[in-house]
Amino acid sequence: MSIDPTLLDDLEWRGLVAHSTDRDALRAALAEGSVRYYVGFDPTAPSLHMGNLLQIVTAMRLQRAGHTPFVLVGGSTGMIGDPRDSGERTLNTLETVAEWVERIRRQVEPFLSFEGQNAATMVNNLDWTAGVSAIDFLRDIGKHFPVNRMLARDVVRNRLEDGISYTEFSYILLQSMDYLHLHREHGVSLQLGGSDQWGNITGGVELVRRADGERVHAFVTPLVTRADGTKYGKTEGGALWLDPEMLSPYAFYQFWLNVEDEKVGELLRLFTFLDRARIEELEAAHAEKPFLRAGQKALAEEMTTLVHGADETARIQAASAALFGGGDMGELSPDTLGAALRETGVLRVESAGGLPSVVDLLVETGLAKSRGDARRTVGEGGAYLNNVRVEDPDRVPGADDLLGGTWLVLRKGKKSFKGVEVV
RNA sequence: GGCAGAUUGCCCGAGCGGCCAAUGGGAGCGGACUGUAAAUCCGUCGGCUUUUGCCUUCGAAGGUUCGAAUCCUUCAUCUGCCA
Repeated sequence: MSIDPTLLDDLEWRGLVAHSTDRDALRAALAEGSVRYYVGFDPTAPSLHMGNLLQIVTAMRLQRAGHTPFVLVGGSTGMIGDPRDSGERTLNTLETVAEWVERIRRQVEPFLSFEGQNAATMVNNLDWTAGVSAIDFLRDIGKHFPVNRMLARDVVRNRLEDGISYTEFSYILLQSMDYLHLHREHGVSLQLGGSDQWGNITGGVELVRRADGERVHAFVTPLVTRADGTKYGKTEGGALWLDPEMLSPYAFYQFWLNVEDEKVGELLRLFTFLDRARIEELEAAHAEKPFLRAGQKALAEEMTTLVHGADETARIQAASAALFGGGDMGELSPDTLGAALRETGVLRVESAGGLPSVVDLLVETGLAKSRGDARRTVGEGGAYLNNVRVEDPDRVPGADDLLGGTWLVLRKGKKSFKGVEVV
């Protein structure tokens, strides 16, 4: 496989390199041949999310440019947990970690190629840490870590006031040991990650230098934030999960479609595989007619296709067009409507014995979290049945409300839809 | 081990015997304006009812009192100071 010499320029243009070890050295290494690189994911949840996705697409770019990926799933590091500002983590049980390791491994696999000259390799750091004795660990790894330097790290310093356990304090040693191991066993010489990992990653770079006298490379992608600087990736109730069980593909698509104008160009560059010309074209179109949201549409389509596939994306686009078309719901064919609603989630109710009231339906579909909340929503004018505002919370839909004889379209606010299928 | 202080709703933080479901800010939710954007403004923001009603909440368990988030006891956790 030939090496793409423009890789680093492209990464930098996209804004994917927030920090790196010596750029000239990195550039030289990437030009020389297929670099073996690694990116790690800790099983801190049953699914990866938007932040991890940035590492995934970056890893994909490197592989497409001819370099050789090693994907590390943190079977051991996930048992420890890296320190974060919000405070000490609660340790997950070993069974939980093991299960999440497996789920994440399966989740990452489709994004990389495991065939060809630069085939990807999946590794689990539990394989080389489980058997290390405490004495060996302290002598071989710990000796290379000056505590004064460890204390100076931002995460640690921020935690000194509130307290940090020795467990989390030691996390950097484990992750650094991974780099050393992969370097020794597989010739890995580049690590990438998120910018919050920079400290842990440089720890590994230094360990390789101190232990083996070898120079290895690293770079990290930026932290993606909203236009106002706050954390991204939060949708209703949770993170932007990649697992369709945890976040429906429809909601995933809607997230990207609703990205702020100011962030569209940045996100297109960071996350999509669209080329520079195409992205600049979209940015120009967006600048001229922002209300058409050409950038958001492209972004949502690219990301949803990447994560959930082209077929699912097409269905979601059709559903979005139907639901947000603003027209009379009765104009839609029952098939189209049913297909659209199935993307948003459907509640099936029996018609025998009469239908539930609008308040009950709001609760049962999950649009409202309690009956009080549902009543409040109706009172605030935020409840709609078949795109018509509902005034009376106790209103009970009748037979003539059923679209195509079976469907009710329940909406809360501007963009939360649920279908009700009456059988 | 001793002394002192802390623990409040999703988060941060007031309250320090009744007027407390509990001030304020943030997040969330709804409305208006728009473009299924941002900003702004308004409303809302424990549960059940739908109302000048009831229930469950202020680290946990007991107690004092007509009445406690507010006082007392014990326990747990955290922080600081002294050993």
